Amino acid sequence: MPQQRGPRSRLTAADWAEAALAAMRDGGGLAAIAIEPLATRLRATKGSFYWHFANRDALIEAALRRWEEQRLAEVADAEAAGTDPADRLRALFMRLTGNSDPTEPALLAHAGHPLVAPALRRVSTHRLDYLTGLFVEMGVPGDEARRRALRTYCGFLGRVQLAHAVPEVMPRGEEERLYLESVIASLLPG
Amino acid sequence: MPQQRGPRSRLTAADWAEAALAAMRDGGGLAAIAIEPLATRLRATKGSFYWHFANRDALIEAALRRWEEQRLAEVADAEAAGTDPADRLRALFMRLTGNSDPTEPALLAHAGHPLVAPALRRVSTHRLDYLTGLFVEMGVPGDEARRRALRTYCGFLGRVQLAHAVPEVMPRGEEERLYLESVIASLLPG
DNA sequence: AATCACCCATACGCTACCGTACGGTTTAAC
DNA sequence: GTTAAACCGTACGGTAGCGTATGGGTGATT
Repeated sequence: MPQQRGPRSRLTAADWAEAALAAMRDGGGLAAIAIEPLATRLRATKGSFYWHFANRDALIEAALRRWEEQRLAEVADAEAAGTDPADRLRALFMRLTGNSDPTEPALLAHAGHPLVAPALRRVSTHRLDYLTGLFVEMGVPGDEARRRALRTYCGFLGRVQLAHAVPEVMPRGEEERLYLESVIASLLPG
Repeated sequence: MPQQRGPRSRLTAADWAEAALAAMRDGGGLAAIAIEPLATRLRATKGSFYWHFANRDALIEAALRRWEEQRLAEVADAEAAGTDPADRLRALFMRLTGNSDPTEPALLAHAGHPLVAPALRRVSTHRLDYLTGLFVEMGVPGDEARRRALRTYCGFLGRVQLAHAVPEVMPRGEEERLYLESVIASLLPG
């Protein structure tokens, strides 16, 4: 039977990891990382998978590593959005709450999972540290900066969750702009 | 074979629904609502379950109804915590963020589920409406009260998520008190 | 004490998925 | 062209859970 696949007829481990991440984005959370459905999606079979990975956990690990790198890059991206700390705060706010990717809510629900927990911890602390630094740059003293970073990050997380769970209560259009301004204003010093 | 069960030797639909909720609390999310494991836990068999329920979805529905009622009662409970709106705000804050029940994060991760979505929507809007009313009581005008309620509730949700995912970053002891005060202060008018 | 509705256990088939065994095919190197 | 490694397909066994069929037990009612 001839190969009937895309440009590259052979798959790499990265292809599988990316497909696993895509499956999580399409819903179902960790349970969406299932080898046989993924194989179908990739027009391949388990024979391919078990060549590149030892088992399902190894795939989850690879997908989470990929996810973590993307989240760290997201922060670095927001960092390059300007010199004014307030601008960079807005930029990070938009990056984190602007998408409707259900992956992060799904991972948060599996915070107890031995493979998920470390990834979640590293991403969260990285964001918190960056936010803390932002407030320090604004002249806020260290302890208060940390508190403010926590408040900010909880606001981010909650916004993502609420937009994901009950999108119809989120403000739209002009009201959304007003709301965002009130959020930012409640965080900035002064 | 003689019956070897607790005080009541027969189970009710409510027993199954409660066991389903307990299973979610113990982790695993919706997937933890599985008939055969629950039957083992209840020292019964599927024969009992399929007498009381048509199928697994019916059990999920019953468990979610139960969960929803508990969450509404939670708000009513906080409402009775005092006459000062600020006190009631603190009370609700404590009720919602003080427990470490992973059920709500788990449900948020399944916001797309046809049975979960309506329950989540009703609970969220109920809390938001109550918060809005609190701020109105404090003298905040309607539009601003709604914005403030959204900010407040996102803060609640985010705090629950963060405490669940990376508990070690949450402040403890005296620092926790300082943090909570700064949160409340950022929400109250004036 | 007989009846009947209620409640439950046992046994079965079915589906989805994990992991393994093994043979076949493709690719690059020589 | 031959060879070896890389890669993949097919077939299989195993497990977990859903749902059904069916018979048996139990308790209230008469």
